[in-house]
Amino acid sequence: MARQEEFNRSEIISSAMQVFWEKGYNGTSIQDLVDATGLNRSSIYNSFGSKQNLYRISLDQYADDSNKVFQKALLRSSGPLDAIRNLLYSAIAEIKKDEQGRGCFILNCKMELSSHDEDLKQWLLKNQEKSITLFKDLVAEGQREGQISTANSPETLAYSLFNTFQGLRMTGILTNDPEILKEIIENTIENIQ
Amino acid sequence: MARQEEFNRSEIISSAMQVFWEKGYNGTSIQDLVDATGLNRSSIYNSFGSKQNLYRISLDQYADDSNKVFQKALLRSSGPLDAIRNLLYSAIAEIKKDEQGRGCFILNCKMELSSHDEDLKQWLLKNQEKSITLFKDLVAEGQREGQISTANSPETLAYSLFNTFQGLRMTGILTNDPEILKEIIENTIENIQ
DNA sequence: CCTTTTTTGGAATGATTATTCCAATATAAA
DNA sequence: TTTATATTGGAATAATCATTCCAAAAAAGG
Repeated sequence: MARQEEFNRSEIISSAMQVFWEKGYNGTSIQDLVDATGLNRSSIYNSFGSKQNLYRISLDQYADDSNKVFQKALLRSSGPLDAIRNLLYSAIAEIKKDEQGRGCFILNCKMELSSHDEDLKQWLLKNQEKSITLFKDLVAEGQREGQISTANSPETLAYSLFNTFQGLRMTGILTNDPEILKEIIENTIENIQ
Repeated sequence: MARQEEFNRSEIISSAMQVFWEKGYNGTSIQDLVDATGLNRSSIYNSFGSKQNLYRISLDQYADDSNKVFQKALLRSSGPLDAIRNLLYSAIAEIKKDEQGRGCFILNCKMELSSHDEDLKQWLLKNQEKSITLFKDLVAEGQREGQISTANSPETLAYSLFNTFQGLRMTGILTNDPEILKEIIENTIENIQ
């Protein structure tokens, strides 16, 4: 039968993701992807179809990686309020790792492409809804347990938390001082109690 | 003496700004700028030097326009707390106007170019510092007047407000429902009182 | 009107863009 | 080892990229 792919697919996607993340979709050329992955031009097209498709696959992998980070944050939490705190703190950890100041790949995609690519827009909307639902469920549980104030609806607080989270990823691009970011988070946590 | 420019300079910059804002720096070609401005290729280079320079000039004009919006918001305010509310609400107004979902040009610039262009990074830092200082001064005055809680320092609250503001511009790209955005703002205002 | 200076129009530049093609190579099963 | 299929390398494609060049046109002051 046929010859097998010689490369590790997820490693290649990871390399491509780094480039797209750093340079954006329009700032990335196929040559950049050839250089970063070590793959031949033909192999990229043969295995991934197009630049657009490889971008989309890279975005999926980034989202998967992010979800793993969030899941870990949830696992080490002692309750819903602590879970919300840990989720926000996981953003600081990501910002610390991001020495170049590339920001969040998903937010970068939102800014660059959501108004031009309807499929990506729908993907981003679904991704956003998942995050908000996660916050909403945590808030609702925290309210039931009496940890979180019931002055506002779970939905309102969920949107506020989501808004703060996105803000952190933006603020973290030029403000890498973790102390300032921590104060923003602690202030947010105080406000929902 | 010499012949004069035939076009209205700020109108041309405005047209260029719209294109850069919509498509980003890397997504915009000189041909796009020729089409949008109606200027000849030579005239663009003759009058603005380079694509990079025209982008920077467009960004300056966007910042000026934004500052005018903020100044208007401040002028119609009855005090520091109301001023903060009006500043945040001015974001909703901008989001409403932005039917295409292009977001904020300055934030787009931050995501696309701050890690690649040191000059732009410094420009963005200065712009950010101005915003934070504005919030800080308003908070400090609000605390003096007793409108704003002194549980947190003016700096912490300023960063939190700035963070919320940036978050709103991000959230507003896919969430154009003003009611949700209003709730985020009202929640923020409650929290600093 | 003539001179000086600048802006124009439009073609030309050479580099880079995404994508395709094809022959050569590699591999797994028969 | 032969056969069948897939992956490669590298050149070729045609379009588009940012920028430059130059001659023609325009305008303001003398």
